[in-house]
Amino acid sequence: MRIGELADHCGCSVETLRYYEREGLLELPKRSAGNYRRYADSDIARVQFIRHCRSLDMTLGEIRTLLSFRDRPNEPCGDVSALLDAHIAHVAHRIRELQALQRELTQMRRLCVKGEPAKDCGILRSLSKPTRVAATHRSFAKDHVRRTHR
Amino acid sequence: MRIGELADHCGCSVETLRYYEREGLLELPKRSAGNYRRYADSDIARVQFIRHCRSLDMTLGEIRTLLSFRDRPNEPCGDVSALLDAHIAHVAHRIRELQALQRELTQMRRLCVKGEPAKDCGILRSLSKPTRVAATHRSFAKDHVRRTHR
DNA sequence: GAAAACCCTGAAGTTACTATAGGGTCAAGA
DNA sequence: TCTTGACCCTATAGTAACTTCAGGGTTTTC
Repeated sequence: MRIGELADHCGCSVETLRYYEREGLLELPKRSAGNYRRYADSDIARVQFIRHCRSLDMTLGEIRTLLSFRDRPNEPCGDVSALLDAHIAHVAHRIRELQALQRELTQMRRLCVKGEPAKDCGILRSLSKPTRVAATHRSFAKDHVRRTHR
Repeated sequence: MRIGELADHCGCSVETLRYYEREGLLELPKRSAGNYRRYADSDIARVQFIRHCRSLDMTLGEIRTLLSFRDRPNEPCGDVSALLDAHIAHVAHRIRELQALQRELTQMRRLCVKGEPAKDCGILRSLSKPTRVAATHRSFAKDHVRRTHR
């Protein structure tokens, strides 16, 4: 199988697969005479594993850990469930943060009647106040769970 | 005021302030004899405005727009509320996504009794299945709202 | 007078890709 | 046989919003 076919099977791009290879999530594949990557069927399962984890918002670091368990099927799965617990906690934390955000944004939205002079716009005024929860971003940065924007 | 004091007032780092300057969110400040940046009290309010917006997960692009309204207090505030509406929609969308994630993760968590051989671990098995919702990440990328991890 | 605390610039690192430039390979059709 | 098109290759840079680092200079305090 060539890389484009693998990409099609796994719902990701060719560039993403080459990226995973560079990151060590996929082993260096065999090459054809013309230097094309050649994949086996088992590579589909591996990439799907990775993509499934990514769809659950795990980092490549977490996925690397999970793959290492997957690669040693006879050893105990050890901290797989602990990793998942931590990940669930991250997601729950992020949901709570976003809900707080939503409340604040919705309140703020009520403050402006479109077309006022900017100095009277309740939204801009409200945004001029110092942040209520100051440490928010600091904790995100260390804490990992993706932002509202990309 | 020097940059460290400004940073303290605003709950952000000195590097962040220099970054905002490079990005054009803050004007080039006056310099002291020794080439230190010198800030006025009004700069505190401007940075707090930016940080407040950031704590609401707005992008620097959105903040740039809001600052341009703030900088022209006598002109109509125009699409400030539309910008906020769009932002609220992003946040709501992201919350729904994360809640779906949480359900799937929690279900998956039940599948493993710690210490099994990895090949019998229900979590790893479950992760080997192809993704249910395949397009998730593609849409995030275009859609802006931060991820679970950083 | 010197150490500590602060400031400066410029460049690189972070995450998980995506995009771009500038090529080579391969199968099919004219 | 030649060429067109679809596919592949590597290497590099760009994304967002910072953080970190290297290698300095300045100001304050003991």
